[in-house]
Amino acid sequence: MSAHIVDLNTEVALKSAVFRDLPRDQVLPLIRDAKQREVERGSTIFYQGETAHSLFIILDGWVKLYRLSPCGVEAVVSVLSREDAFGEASAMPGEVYSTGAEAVADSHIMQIDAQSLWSAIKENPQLCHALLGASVSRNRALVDQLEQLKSHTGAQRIADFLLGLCKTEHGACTVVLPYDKGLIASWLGLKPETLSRAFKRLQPYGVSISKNRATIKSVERLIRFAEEDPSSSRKDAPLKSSSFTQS
Amino acid sequence: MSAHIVDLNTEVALKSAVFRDLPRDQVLPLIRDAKQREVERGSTIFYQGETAHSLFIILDGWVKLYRLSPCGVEAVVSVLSREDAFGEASAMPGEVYSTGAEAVADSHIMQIDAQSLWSAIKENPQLCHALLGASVSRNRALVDQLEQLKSHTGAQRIADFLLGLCKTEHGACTVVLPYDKGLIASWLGLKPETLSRAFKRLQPYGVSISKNRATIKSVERLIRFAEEDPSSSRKDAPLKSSSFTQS
DNA sequence: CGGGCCCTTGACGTTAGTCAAAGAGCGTGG
DNA sequence: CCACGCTCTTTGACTAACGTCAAGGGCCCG
Repeated sequence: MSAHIVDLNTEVALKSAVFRDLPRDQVLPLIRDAKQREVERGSTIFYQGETAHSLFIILDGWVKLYRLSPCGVEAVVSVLSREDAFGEASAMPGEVYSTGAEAVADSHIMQIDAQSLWSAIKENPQLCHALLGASVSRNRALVDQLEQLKSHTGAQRIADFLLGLCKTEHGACTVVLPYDKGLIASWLGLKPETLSRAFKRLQPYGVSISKNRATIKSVERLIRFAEEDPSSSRKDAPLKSSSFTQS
Repeated sequence: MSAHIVDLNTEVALKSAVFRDLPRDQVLPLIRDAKQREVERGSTIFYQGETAHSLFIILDGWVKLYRLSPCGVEAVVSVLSREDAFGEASAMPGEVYSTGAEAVADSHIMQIDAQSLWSAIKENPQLCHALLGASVSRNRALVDQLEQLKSHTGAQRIADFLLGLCKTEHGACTVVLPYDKGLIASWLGLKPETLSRAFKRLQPYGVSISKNRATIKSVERLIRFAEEDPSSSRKDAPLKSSSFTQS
């Protein structure tokens, strides 16, 4: 009961997916040893292919994980924020990072040294189980993304993205785009131009964008669109010049 | 030294990514308790969304992991064979399978009950670490696939697929397609018709297909094509009638 | 006011999907 | 042995989706 007063950053780290199911007193020593870093927008946290030296937890800000293809094209694999962990590969000695990591906003991150992590794992098997859980759930996220890419159109992926930002499950909703459109495009596997046009295609379904704010007239309708079979794009739905509050 | 004579199936299981780094005597009891099942082509091993009740290891045959979108479209996420493990989610109590699993050829699989797995993990933390390793490497495979989908054309993905089947890294090579083209198409995120046409586009790069056999004239040339920036599809590359051992 | 930067628009080309039909292999039964 | 139906694969013609290139518009900041 002595050191139950911990700073706010530690509090955030304790809530991360990796640590939240573990008893506090097992995690605290690990966190105390960890470095806390301020990284500014645009700076690289690690490179793809580098030996995995640390596990990271985001205390505040935004970080993208991306992949560079041999010809230099970038594909964003994840966009993470507060309480998310990344660099789980560091739990396996000798492993390398399969993606690069870069701050896309000024961020505050916690960096846990791989050696400390390994010794903590050795003393405390539950930690390994927690990491496994984190890895399994990242897995699911990747599979979700694969499904999106393989079976949905760009416009549907945007719809899904907006719905993910939405708190309610019915009625109307206004959401703020959490980062710039270029990054959203890359995350959804589109070019900025295509994203821009795809946003327009959502208008007939009651979505309008202005600046970084999206207004959804009916969440149900958008869900219906997002889940629709792309091949059933017969002209029934779009209804072009009609009925809508166009300016 | 008593029971070092184990049957061939056990031998295969011991070589799987999950178990190969563990001491034999820690794994053997787990394997002995496991069920061995014959599953025939087309039969479902588990459904997406089902509670994860077992870990599986393929002793022989082929299994696909796939995802069904709400509208019923199937997206193949992995195609696995001998020595591959799947259903790692079963290591986490309460977790559900994020994909379905179906045998795509008559197969022989080992099924390890989740409860046995958990108690084995409890007694032997190294096992948990091994599972984490398996999960991290599946992760990498998923990220690879995402990169392929986001930054390469269909023809390039096929090239990459063929190169993965190729043993040599230079010169000529003939490979046998391991399963039918419909499945290859789905795995690469293409329709069968598109796959068929995309194969043709590889002809100028020295690839020809007949039946289920692909002949690659020059692995280097194919690698160059697979890594090329899709946007540089100006007609410079094809270099039609020149310098190369064209028949 | 001017120069970046991000985002949007337009015109156009490429890539992949759709629908429909025809060919190729294969087992069955006559 | 051959016709038959079955499934897998290929083709063709057309459409939709997405990318590319180039030009403009809004916005922030010096």
